[in-house]
Amino acid sequence: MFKPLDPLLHSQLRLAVMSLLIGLEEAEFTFLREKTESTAGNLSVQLDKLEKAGYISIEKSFKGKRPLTTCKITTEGVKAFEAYVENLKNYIS
Amino acid sequence: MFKPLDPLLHSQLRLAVMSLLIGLEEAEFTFLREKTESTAGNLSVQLDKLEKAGYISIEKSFKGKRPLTTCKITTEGVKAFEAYVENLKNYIS
DNA sequence: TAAAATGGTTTAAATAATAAACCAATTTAT
DNA sequence: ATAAATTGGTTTATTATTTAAACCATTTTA
Repeated sequence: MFKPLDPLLHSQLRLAVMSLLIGLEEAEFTFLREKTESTAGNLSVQLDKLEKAGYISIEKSFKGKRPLTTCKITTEGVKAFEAYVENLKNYIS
Repeated sequence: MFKPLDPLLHSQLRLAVMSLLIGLEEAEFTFLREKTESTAGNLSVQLDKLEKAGYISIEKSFKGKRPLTTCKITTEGVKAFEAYVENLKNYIS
């Protein structure tokens, strides 16, 4: 009935990030910060966790002279997100 | 877009409890523990939080000679749960 | 060239979740 | 009758998470 909810996804900010990435397939750090209305510090930490879990990949480069952090969801991330949503439905319906 | 998720409900165990109570309107401690597969300690703590938030009411009595803790969802709890679910949908759809 | 802004990361403090220990009473077994 | 186990919980303590605050390097603006 109540299957455990992946704790990596059961976090407001990480879930919002995954939700954005699943639609976009690629997004910049600043875009994610604006859309999620999070602080940079918090976002940085949560992106790290998602990357370490293999749910997203992070690429660092430069946009002009400025550092640029780009995030993509992985296939593993998509799977995890979908499984999370399926599980969650049992809690809210 | 991503409205904040009520932190009191964005917790696996508390959400499971609310999910059960919204259907049943009344449930015993032991029933909740079995259905949620939680430990008594964890459940006790989380029920306290829900009660303090005004989302459930807790009544202590006796069933025969044994202590009996009965939980009910409040109208405030129903509202909060429904609002939480509406918000959550923006994250998972 | 000093001040402010950009694009972040790291560290540290506050909060939350979980498990472990405990308690009082009751039931079961000896 | 009494010891051991079970029931129905609560309290306390450990661990993990979240969040904010401080920081860093560079770049742009005044």
